[in-house]
Amino acid sequence: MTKEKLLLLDGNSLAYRAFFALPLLTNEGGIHTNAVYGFTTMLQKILEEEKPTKMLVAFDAGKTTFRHESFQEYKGGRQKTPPELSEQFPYLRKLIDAYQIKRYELEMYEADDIIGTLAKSAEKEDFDVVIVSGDKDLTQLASNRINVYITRKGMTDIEHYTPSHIEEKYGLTPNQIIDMKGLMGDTSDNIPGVPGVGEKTAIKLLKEYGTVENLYDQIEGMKASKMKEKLVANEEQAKLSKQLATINTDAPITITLNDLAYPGPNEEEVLNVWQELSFKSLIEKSEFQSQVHETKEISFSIIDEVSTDLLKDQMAVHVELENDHYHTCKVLGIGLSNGESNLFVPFDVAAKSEPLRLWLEDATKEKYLSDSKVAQAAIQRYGIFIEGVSFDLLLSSYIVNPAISGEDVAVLANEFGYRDVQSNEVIYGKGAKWAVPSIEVLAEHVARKALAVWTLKPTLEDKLSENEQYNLYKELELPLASILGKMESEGIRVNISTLEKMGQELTEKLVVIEKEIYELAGEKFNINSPKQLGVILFEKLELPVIKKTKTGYSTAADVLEKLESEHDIVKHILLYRQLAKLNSTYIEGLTKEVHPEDSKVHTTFQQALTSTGRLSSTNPNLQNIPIRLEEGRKIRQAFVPSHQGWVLFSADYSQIELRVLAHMSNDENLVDAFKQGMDIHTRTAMDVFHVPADEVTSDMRRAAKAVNFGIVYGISDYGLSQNLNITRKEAGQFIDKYLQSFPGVKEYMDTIVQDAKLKGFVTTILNRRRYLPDISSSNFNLRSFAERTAMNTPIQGSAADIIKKAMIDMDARLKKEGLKSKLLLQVHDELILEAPKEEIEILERIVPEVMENAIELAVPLKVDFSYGDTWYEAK
DNA sequence: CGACTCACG
DNA sequence: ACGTACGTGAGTCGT
Repeated sequence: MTKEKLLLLDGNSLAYRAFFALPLLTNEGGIHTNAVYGFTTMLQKILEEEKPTKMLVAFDAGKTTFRHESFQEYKGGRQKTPPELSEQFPYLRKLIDAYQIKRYELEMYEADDIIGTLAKSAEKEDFDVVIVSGDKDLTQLASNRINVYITRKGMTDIEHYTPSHIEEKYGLTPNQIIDMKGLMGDTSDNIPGVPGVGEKTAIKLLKEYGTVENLYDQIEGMKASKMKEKLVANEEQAKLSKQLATINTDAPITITLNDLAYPGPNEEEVLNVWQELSFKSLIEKSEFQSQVHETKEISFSIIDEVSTDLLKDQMAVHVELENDHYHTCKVLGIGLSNGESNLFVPFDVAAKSEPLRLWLEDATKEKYLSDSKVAQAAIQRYGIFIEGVSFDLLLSSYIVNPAISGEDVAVLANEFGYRDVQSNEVIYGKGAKWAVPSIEVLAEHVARKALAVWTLKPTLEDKLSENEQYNLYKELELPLASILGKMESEGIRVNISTLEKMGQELTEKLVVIEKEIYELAGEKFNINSPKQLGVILFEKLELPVIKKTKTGYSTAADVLEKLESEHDIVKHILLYRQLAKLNSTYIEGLTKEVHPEDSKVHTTFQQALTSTGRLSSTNPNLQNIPIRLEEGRKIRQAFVPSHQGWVLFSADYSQIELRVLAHMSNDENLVDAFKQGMDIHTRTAMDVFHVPADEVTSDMRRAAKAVNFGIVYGISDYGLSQNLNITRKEAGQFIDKYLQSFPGVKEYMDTIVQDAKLKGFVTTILNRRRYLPDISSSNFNLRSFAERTAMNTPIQGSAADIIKKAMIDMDARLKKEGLKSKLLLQVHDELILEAPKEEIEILERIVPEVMENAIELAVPLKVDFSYGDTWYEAK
C-alpha cells in the first residue's frame, strides 16, 4: 500500500493570484480565462510533482463567516471581485470536476478553515499533506507532515513553507505566524493589528516573548517607549487580530478524508474544457492527447530514380537528417513537394542522381526549405550546392515572432494552424528509444514535411508583408543563412597541441590549489559542488552569509569577492574556479569539438533562437571564448589561420549599442558626443559628476561606464547599485543625473515603454519585432521585466541588424574584390576573418568601410581592427 | 533535468 | 512594497 498523500488547494486564493499574476487572456468567445489558465498550469505542475492519492479544492462560501461575529469589519473595504474574474469561477469548477477532484465549501467558514481542519485530521492519520495557496496565512499550518506551498510570480513558481523554511525566513515557528499577524495586522483582510507595528517589529517582539499572550503578561517589564504605549493601548485589538488570523482546525465539515480519493483526471473532459477555453498551448503539449494526432491522408511516392519531369520550377525541398549535428551526421533523404506530388528520395539515390544535383544547383528553380542553412550545409558535404532558395520556414517564422521555438517542422507548422505533419518525436521516439523507422514511415514523414513547407509559404509571406517585415526576412535573414552556412562549413583551425600544453599546466596548478584548499578547510570535499562548498564556508568556517539562493548559500564570485578579507581559503577558491572553468570548458570541451580530419571546429550559429535578433553559437560556443582575464585570453592563442602565410583579422564596432541609442533617441547631447568622437564614458562622467574632462578620475569613468550599461539594459537603481557596490540611493542619484544630462534618452525610454503597452511589441531599426505579453501585467515583476526588455531589445536588436547587414555586404564585397579572405566568426559586435598576408592591406581599407556603412545612423559608426598569427594576437 | 556558476557581447 | 540589471551556452552537481 502506498503512503497516502492529501493535496489541499485554496480555490479562491489561487484564482485571485492567477488573475492578478497573468495578463487578461480571453478565449474565442470573449470570456476571460487567465485565472483558470494560471490555476491549470499550477495544477498540472503540482500533480506531476506530488502525485497525491487524495485531493480537495476548498472555496469560500458566501460573504459572512463566523469571524464577522467577533469583528464586523473583517475583510471590510475589500474591492468587489472584478467581473472579469467572477465570470471565470463557473469554468474553474467545471475544470476541477473534469479532473475528478472534490471541491467543497461551507457556510460561515472560509476555505482556510476547511483546509486547516482536513489537514490536521489527515496528519493524525499519518498522511502526508500538501497545501497550496496564494495566501501566506496558511503557513501557520506547516508541520513535519504538512507542507504549505505558496505560489509566487507566475503561477508555477512555488515557495515551499516547511517549518524550517519559516524558521529561516522569519525566525519563527509556524504557530507564531498567527501571533505575527495579530501584531502587524493584515490590510487585505482588514485585520487591524497594532498600529505602527510591521513585520520587522512583530518578529522582534515574538523572538523575545514567543506569543501575543505572553507579551501582554510581561508587558509591565518592558522598558518605556512609544512602542510599548502603542502595544498597551491596543491590547484588545491585538488579541482580536490574532484570533481572526487563526485558522479554525475544527470546522464542522460534513466531508471526510475517505471522500477525497483522487482517481486522476477524466482526460477527455479536461480536454473539452481546455478546448472551450482555447488553451491551445496546453492542448498541444498535453500528455493526455497522444501526440500522434490524426493527419489527413496524403499520397506520396518513394523514388528510386529521379527523372527530370518530377522536378518542377517551384518545389518545397526538405533535407531530412539523422540528428542536428548537421556538419557530421548522416542525411536520410530528401522530400519534395509541389502540393500535388509528394516525393521521398532516399539519400543514397539522391547522392548519385545527376538530374537532381543539376536541379538543386539551378538558381532559376525556386526551392522552399524548412531550414535552408542546415540543408545547404549538410548537402554540400556531398558536393551538392543548393541554389535558388526562395523560402525558409524557420526564418520566416522567427521574423514573424522570435518567440516561436523549435526547428521541428511539425512544431512550426502547428504554430500556424497546419496539422498534417507529425513531430519528430512521434516518428523517431526519444532518448534511448530513438530509432530510424521503416522506409515507408520515414518517406511519408519527410514527404509530409515538404508538403507542410509548401503549404505554409503563402501564409508566412502574407504575415511578413502585413507586418512590413518581408524585406528583413528576404534581404537580410535569408541571404545571411547561406553566409553563416559557409562560415560554419569553413570552420576555424585550432592548434590542439597548444591546448594540450595549456591543459597540462592548468592541471598541475589545480592540483596545488586543491591541496591548499583542503588544508585550509581541514578536510577534503568537492570544490565544484556549491552545496558542499557552502557547508565548508558558511557552516564550518562560519563566514558571513551575504546572499542566498533558492536552495542554499550563494557561492558566486561576487559573493566570494566580498569574503576575500575574511579567510585565506576564499582567494584560493576563486582561483580554483577560474582555472577549473578554463580547463573543463575551454581546454577539454573545445578539444572534444575539434574535427580530426581538418583540425578545425565547426560551430553552429543559431539564427532563429534569440528574442532580440542576435545570433548564438553552439557546439562549440565560439562567442564566449575568454578575453577579460589574461589567463583565459591565452586560449585564443590556440585559434589559428587554416593556411601558412595567413592571418586572423578581427574588426569590432566601438560602442555600437550606445550609438544605436543615440540614433534612436536622437538625444542632442549623446549624438553630439559621438559626432565629436569623444570617449563616451568620459563624456558621461563629465555630465553626471559636473566636472571638466581633465578632472574625470578613473573611478568616475568606471561609474559612468556602469551607468551607460545600465541605460542599455533598461536601468534600475537596484541593478546599478549591485554592479557598482554602492547604495541604492546613490545609484538612483546617478541615474537621475544621467537622465537630466541626456533628456532625449529619458524621453525615448518613456516613449518606448508606452508604445510597447499600446502595440504589445517593440521593433528594431530594420523592423524586427519582439512581443512583450507581460508589458501590461498587474504583476510588478513581470511588468518591470517586460519594461526593461522594451528598452533593451530595440537597442540590442538594432545592433544585431547592423552587423548582419554588414556581413551580407562583406560577403558581397569580398567576392567583388576577388579576395581569398573569408568570414569565419561573428561575435555580436565583431567579425573575424582569415586572410592571406597579401590581402591585409586591402582588408584594412574595406572591412571598416563596409562595417561603418552597413546602415546609416544619425551618428557615425566606428570600427577598430587588428590582425595576427593567432586570435590572441588579433586584438 | 533544474539549479548554479561563469564565459562572452 | 514588490525584487532586477539585457542577451546567450556549457560544465557540473545532485535529485
